[in-house]
Amino acid sequence: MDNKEIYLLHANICKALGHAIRIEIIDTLQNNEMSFGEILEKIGGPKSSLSQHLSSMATKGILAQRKEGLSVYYKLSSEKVAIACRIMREVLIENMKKHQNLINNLQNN
Amino acid sequence: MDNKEIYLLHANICKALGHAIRIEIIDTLQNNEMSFGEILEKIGGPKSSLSQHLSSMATKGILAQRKEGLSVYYKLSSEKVAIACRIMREVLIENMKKHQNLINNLQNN
DNA sequence: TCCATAGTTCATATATTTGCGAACTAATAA
DNA sequence: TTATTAGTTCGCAAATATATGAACTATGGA
Repeated sequence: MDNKEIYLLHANICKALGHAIRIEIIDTLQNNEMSFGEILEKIGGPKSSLSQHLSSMATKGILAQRKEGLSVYYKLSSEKVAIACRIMREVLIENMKKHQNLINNLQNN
Repeated sequence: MDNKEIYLLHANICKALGHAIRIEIIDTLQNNEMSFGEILEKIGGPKSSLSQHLSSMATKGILAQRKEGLSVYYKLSSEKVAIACRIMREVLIENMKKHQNLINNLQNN
């Protein structure tokens, strides 16, 4: 397998983190398995949109899907995704703090 | 700050990981500061494309940029991005292994 | 069987991202 | 000054991704 091809696959799985709804899904499923309906109730928005995000994440192997009666239950298939997600949030927070410091310095000088 | 707004910002910074070239940039800068030209030599492709990826990452606060003479040097502004990136690669590898196992099982039955 | 509920898929309009050559800018050298 | 080198920005076409209502499917009652 070519180097470039690995980068493509790697980027492709990382794209799962690149949308607010999908981040919220990861957050929501952090320690729970939840049905589609429960997730929808928590996150809101049109159901078709949520369904598509969930299924794209399942296709990438990030979520596991299980059907029981009328409900479909989703959970994270690995804790690692939630960890990576949390680390990126820390990066965000750090950057926001740096930004805030800049503003403070401007105001005090 | 609204919840939804945080998810938007969070997703936005995660988008930095969502492209093969940007993943390769993170990989390349893992332990080095490098000039634009050096990065270009390693990664290849048109320079305008590389420049745009680098600058979008710098704008998001993921890369730090420093100009010296004619050259512009880039480095990761936090080790955390490389860590998150590595964790996502592990998720990819694990998924590929599961997939491979499925294929093996099909062949042996 | 017929209906209701829970989700998925489809169709398609809109928005965002990417790709890349050409033009441009900044810094140094001749 | 003029030329050269190193990068950035612009312009715009092509490719991807997102949004969302309507139609559809599957399951479990009545």
